[in-house]
Amino acid sequence: MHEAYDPHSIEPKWQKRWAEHELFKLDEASTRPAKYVLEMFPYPSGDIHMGHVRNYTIGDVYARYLHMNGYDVLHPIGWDAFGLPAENAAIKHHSHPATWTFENIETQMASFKRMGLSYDWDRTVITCKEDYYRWGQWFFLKMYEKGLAYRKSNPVNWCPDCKTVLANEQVEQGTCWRCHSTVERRELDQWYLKITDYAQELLDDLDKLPGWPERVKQMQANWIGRSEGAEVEFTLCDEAGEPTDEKITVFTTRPDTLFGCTFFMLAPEHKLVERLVAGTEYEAEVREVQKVAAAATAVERTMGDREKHGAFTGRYVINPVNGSKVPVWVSDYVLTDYGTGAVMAVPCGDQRDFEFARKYGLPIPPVVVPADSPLAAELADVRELEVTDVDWDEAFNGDGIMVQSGQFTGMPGGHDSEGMQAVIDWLAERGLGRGIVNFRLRDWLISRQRYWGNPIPMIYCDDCGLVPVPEKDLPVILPMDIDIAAGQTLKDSKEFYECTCPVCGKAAHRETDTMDTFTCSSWYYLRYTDPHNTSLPFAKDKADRFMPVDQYIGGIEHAILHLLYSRFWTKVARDAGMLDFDEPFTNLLCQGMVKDARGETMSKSKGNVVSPEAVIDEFGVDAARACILFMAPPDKDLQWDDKGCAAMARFLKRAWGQVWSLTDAKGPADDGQLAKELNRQMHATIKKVGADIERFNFNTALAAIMELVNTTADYLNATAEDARDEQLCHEVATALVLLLAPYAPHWADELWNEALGNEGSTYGVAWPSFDEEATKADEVERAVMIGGKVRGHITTAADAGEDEIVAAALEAVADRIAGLTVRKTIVAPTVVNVVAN
RNA sequence: GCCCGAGUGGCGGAAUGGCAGACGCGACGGUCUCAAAAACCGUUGUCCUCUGGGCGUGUGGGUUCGACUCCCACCUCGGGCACCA
Repeated sequence: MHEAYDPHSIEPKWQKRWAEHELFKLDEASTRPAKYVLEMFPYPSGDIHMGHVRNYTIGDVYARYLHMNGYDVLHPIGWDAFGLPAENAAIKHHSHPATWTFENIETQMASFKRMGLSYDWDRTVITCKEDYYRWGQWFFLKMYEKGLAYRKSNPVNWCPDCKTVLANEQVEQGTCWRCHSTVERRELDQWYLKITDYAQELLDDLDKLPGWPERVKQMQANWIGRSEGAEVEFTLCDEAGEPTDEKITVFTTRPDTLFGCTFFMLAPEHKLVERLVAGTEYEAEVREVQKVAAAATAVERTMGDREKHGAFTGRYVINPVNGSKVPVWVSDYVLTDYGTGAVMAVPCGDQRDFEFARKYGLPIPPVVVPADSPLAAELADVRELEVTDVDWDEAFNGDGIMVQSGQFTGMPGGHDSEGMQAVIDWLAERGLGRGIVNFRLRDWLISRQRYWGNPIPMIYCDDCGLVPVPEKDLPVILPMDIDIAAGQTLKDSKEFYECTCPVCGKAAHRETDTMDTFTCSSWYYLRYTDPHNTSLPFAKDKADRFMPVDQYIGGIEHAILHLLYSRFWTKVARDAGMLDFDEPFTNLLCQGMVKDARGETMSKSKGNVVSPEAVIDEFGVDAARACILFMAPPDKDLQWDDKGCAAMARFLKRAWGQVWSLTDAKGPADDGQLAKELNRQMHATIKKVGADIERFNFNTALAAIMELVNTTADYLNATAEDARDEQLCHEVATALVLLLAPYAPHWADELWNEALGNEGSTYGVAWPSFDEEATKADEVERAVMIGGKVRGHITTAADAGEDEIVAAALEAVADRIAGLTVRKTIVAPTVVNVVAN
């Protein structure tokens, strides 16, 4: 009699043994082929939740599978440990952010160990530790040297609650990504990384990532927001309406509509506005528009159907294509930080301009019209502006024919049209404009007015100005003697703040802004390849052995932020000669969310959060791991239900008993039908489980194992104990244990040792192999269809010829086709279709 | 508005263009038991005139010997972007 399955005794036992043997420690001397499996590292925000269980189980099953298949698998974990929540907790509990952070790391680490995850704990990276963040500073200095890190004054997003600026990527619908306070605009001097230098490559290289989900690539492409068009220079007129030497540049994607430009727009924040209207009769109205724009929250301003407000500045500009003088207006629908903050308004071709023109009674001359419209015919040869208004309900922005457009009249107009190119060429020849590409992507604002982050290694000297900290003086250590609960900042640490200028030696002070935590997470995956290096962030040969990451796994919420920044960082490192590849993550899996049984997101406020610890307490971690993978494919949202976990625990218990029964078999070779089928299914299951895991179909792999268990039960039920084929039973038991090992490693290791009489962990055992021939049955059943409807079944030998199969099929449905003419028979692997009439 | 996904039993979900509903949950019936639980064995899309047959994968068309799967149009839900010139 064998022991009953008791997860609560075997799980801690095996975890202890794995730790003692450093089972998951990567052997640096090994020369097996390398794989890098990485899950997005956690933020130490407290206890782990079901989303973590799902994320880390997916990675763990895959990593264990690869290891059993003969790879050296780099499978590390760490913590993204700087950030604002630690400061908030410190203020609340009147402690230090480090205390809260390290306590949470301890808690999460214990949970991860309890989950049986196969991490190389020797490689743990914690970003708030000096031995890691010093290299973040090192990267910053390299970028500063190359002009990729710079400081400038600009309108920025300011979160009043977090009391810091935010990157564009961290503003969601006008609110802070962390606290969802409404973001304000402020003009501030800040540090930026020049991600825009890589805009085109970041876009182009998405094509090098066939292993990424399409939607993630789409989101990044949208965010980068490439558009082709032209810069066009308009000449500013003075108060009297006479041309000056001054030009104002606009960006347009439709230079072919230039002839329809009847007014000119400036963003309310545009620097020129002040000069144009100060002291004029138009000032009051313009100020009113600026006030309305400033008062509107970022949320309101991004509403597409928002009422547009505008005011005339009293000034004019000259349209370079036809010399016409058009009025300059200010309106809140023009964005200050896209293009040049100035827009040529073409009301016939742009819906916003159209609405504005209607509201303020401005003319709407048609210049690009549908080719088959009456207007196209009427204006076919009209080169000057004759028709100055249309009876349309909305602007026409499609492809059409150019009219009233000087020498371009009659040419095709529209996006990428011949007319568009002709206008660009014309402008370029005269120095009035040029074709350009514009991106929506802005430079990455990385400075944060917060304490708990990586200090920016810069010094301000009254004489020498901005001076970088010399590399030999790194790291700039984040001081611990800051009482943020009492309102202290880095300025309050004299030891930190006051320093001497590395150039002239005079008294100077340090930069007190810290870096966005996303800088820390932009390269941690490189550090894992060489985590203890004290002279470089990582050695190239070590990175080369494992990078790029073969499989990256994490939440879709990082589709833009973290993944875009990491791609950028990798390209910078590549251009610095540190790496030889272009993209950090070859394959990406974005797991779905874990929701409650009713399909609602889990949240503390709803009180529907399921605690992983409680689930493990009840069912054991092997059941929890297998269950969360069985419930849905990994990229889909999943509805958690304890019942599923209970079912999985029941299955493990059943399979446990079965493995013991199989190892008790003492009978001779059995060539009965059930034994043959069991053997066949064992081979077929080994084949399917491997193929499924490689495609991340963890759920169907488990289903296949369950089917094998069901068939095994049939065999065991039908045979007397002393008549069970010993050889076959042993093979099936071995297959079951090894196939389930990635999912239920404690369960598997216990059986591997106790029932199967081996020693050590299944982790080091080779994945079972299968015999292709043995996966095939001797006989094949086929449905016989008449015109696509099932009307009978036949069974033929697996090697039966087509004639034999057709004959059997026709005989099976002889009654039904009597009197009909068989026109055609199609034999497919599982059906025969008879076409008769 | 634009761009992605997804719509299959009571539920979670399976199906390289080839017998729709694998596997699991739930439900129902049975064995064991004084009884219950556990365990094990069955049944379980739906309707009908039930040894058989009709209808069934959001809706309507199409391609095909054959469509959940491919094509066209539409509906619903989820997600992302959005006054980006």
